[in-house]
Amino acid sequence: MKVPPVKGTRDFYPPQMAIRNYIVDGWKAASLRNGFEEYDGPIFEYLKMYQIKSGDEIVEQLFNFTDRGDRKLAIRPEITPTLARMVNQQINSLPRPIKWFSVPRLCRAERPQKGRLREFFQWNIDIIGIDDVLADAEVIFTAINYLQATGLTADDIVVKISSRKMLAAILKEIGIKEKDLESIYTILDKRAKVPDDAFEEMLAEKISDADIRQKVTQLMAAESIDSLSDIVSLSDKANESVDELKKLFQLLETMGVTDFCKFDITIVRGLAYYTGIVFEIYDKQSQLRAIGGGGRYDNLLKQFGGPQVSATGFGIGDCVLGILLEEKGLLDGKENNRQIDYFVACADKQFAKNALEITTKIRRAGFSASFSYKATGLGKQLKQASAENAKKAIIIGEEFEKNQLAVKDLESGDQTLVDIDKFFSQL
RNA sequence: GUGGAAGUAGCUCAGCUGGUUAGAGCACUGGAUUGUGGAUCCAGGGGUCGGGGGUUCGACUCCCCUCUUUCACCCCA
Repeated sequence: MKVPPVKGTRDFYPPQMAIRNYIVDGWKAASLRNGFEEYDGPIFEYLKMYQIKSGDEIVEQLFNFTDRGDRKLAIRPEITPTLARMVNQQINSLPRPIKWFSVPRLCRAERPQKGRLREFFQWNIDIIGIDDVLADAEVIFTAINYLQATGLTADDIVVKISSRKMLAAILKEIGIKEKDLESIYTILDKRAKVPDDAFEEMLAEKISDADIRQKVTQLMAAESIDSLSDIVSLSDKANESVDELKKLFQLLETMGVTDFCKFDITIVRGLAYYTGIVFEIYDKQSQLRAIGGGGRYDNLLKQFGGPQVSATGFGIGDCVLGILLEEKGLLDGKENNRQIDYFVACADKQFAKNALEITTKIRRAGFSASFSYKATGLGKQLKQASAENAKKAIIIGEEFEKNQLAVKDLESGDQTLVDIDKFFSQL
């Protein structure tokens, strides 16, 4: 009986696994470089954990099941709730700032499409306990720091940045009521993704006052932070968050990454819980493809039963990123990272036992070594050595009688005779 | 969940308006090569043509259903 792979999943054969590792290792290295510590949680949690943040409609978008103890559980579709739970549990004993990262394997029961599968990996970094845009800047820097390490440049990607706090203050200034903010955000989030008239239509459904609507449209067309005051007179509260955003850009300048960053008021993020700085990373070439995003969420820990603690973070999945890196040719050669130190070739069957002994000894000394299972000709064995990307081949044949090995450098082709004792003492 | 497109060897694909035993390149295995690799040449294995049903003397080809992939929506944590 042949069973197909499950819809929306991937099999990682060695070449794909090598690429996955390349990406994940890069994430981990960038995290550690920037002072983050790794954590992880279980791959399933109580279903209600995901309803706290996102409501009931989320249930059909995740894989859920009931265990034998009648517990309603779900495979994690994100790790932020787990992070909130873990941090809350030890909030009083964790040294601040809490700078943690994770590379969870996540599942979502969505319909698969390009850059979006039902099982994927996501890099998350979070800074908890620092109520300062410096933390937001550091998160953004860390993301860019990784992306640069892959070879991506400011010509390839852009980090679009805005502030929910600022947007809320200005919208209120314009005349939007506090209770309507949430639903307006959802519409504004689509500003760059839908045509002008469709946007106007959506807006009209929510805002009946034409003057207010016009102000909102003007606001969403603002090109720079400074031009905001031309559209509306800013309240003290709005000015405060404008200054905060400006400070963020100054910090990013000090960090040397302003080439990658751009103010973009249309960045709102669909998620309800963002409270301050928000940002999304886009591929410049293929217009408007978000490859990752994040922002400040100062109320989340409280929502999960903890104290009010400020937090800011960022997440990026492996699917879209992988496609982007592939398109840019930045994964070339990454699919084969196999490499062994020595390939032990046996030139004559009578030395088979000795060859196995030598192989074992090399392995015991901490080096990787391989050999052929079949007693084929030396040519075949060297061919195998090349195929396995061995650095050197050890040839065991008649010279073995004189306690010598032929050591061949497979890159240069140089070959030397070495005494066995000397070979091992120089390993 | 809604709509469009596609599915032939491990991969990329060819296969005429329905007609005999479904092909190529790459990959894989073996040989040329019993002490010297990456190249070259030769040979070989590998397909219920995604699956099921229907039309037909006859289906890879036409029709229906289904699965999977993919694109656009919904959603995006």
